[in-house]
Amino acid sequence: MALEAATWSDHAHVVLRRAGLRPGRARARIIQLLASESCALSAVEIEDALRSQGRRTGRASIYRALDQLAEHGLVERVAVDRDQARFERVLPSGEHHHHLVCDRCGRLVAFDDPGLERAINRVSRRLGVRVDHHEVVLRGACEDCD
Amino acid sequence: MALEAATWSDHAHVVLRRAGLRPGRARARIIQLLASESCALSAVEIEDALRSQGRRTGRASIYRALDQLAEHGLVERVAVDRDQARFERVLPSGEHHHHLVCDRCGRLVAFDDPGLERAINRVSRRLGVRVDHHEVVLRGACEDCD
DNA sequence: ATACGTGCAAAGTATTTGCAAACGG
DNA sequence: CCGTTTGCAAATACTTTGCACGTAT
Repeated sequence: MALEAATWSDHAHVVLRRAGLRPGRARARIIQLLASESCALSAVEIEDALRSQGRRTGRASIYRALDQLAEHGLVERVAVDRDQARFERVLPSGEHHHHLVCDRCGRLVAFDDPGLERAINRVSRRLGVRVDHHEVVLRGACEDCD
Repeated sequence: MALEAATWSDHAHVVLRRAGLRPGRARARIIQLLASESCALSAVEIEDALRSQGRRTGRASIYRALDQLAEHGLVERVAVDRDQARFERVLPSGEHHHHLVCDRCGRLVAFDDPGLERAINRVSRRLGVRVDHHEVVLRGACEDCD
């Protein structure tokens, strides 16, 4: 229990430290920001959010940190936008959600569904492949726009 | 039956014509190519494939044609690559597949699964949203690499 | 004849890379 | 101290746009 109570940010710092990566200003800020945000942010949104906190941070450092986090399974790269990547934290508990993108207003709606997860597990077993990660994107009209 | 026997390319030409778009060289070549390819191609792969047939075609025209096809539901834009979009024909029958991307060799494996489709239908109903389109991407190791 | 499609080249945008300076162990 | 991270600027890669020309109706 004590271990599970660790926050995602602590977890992220520990994992990266163990991987031999050194802590730094930019990465710490990004981890802190992502920890507070449960849904997907783009690199530019992260840059803007940090700037509006008075913490100007190099774009390149943001991309580098996100790459490291993604490589270590700490953030998930979600492909909901056509032109840019979005990132969201991956909780150690394994719980996660998927996204509905509204074609009208562009809103991103998060949802989770155990039945969907089970269906995906069944598919991976049937295909006989090892699936490390999966992503489901629905496109349509959100409640407000329909 | 006679109607269903129409090929995807014929269908595509008809739909675009009805939308008031005029037929042209570039688009015809792209439709012909996509008709023969069942899995997702990138714009650059299309350009290269056409060039190797001796049919040099402007990159811009390729993107424009793909946009038109996508807008009319004739091709699907699949987001399996990090940096580029891929396109594949959408058969009038409505049957479609999803993709497994091998993280080792980069191979793209297509699969379909009725149980997964049912699970997605259930989710859309539960969420009370209209889902026009959905995409599932699995990432892991393909049979050869595992 | 006239408007739309095409192709080239230039512009635009997200992301990556090179390198000097700041920083952590 | 020494190697890593950072931040800026330049480079890259995919995609879009502007415009002159060809083509369908």
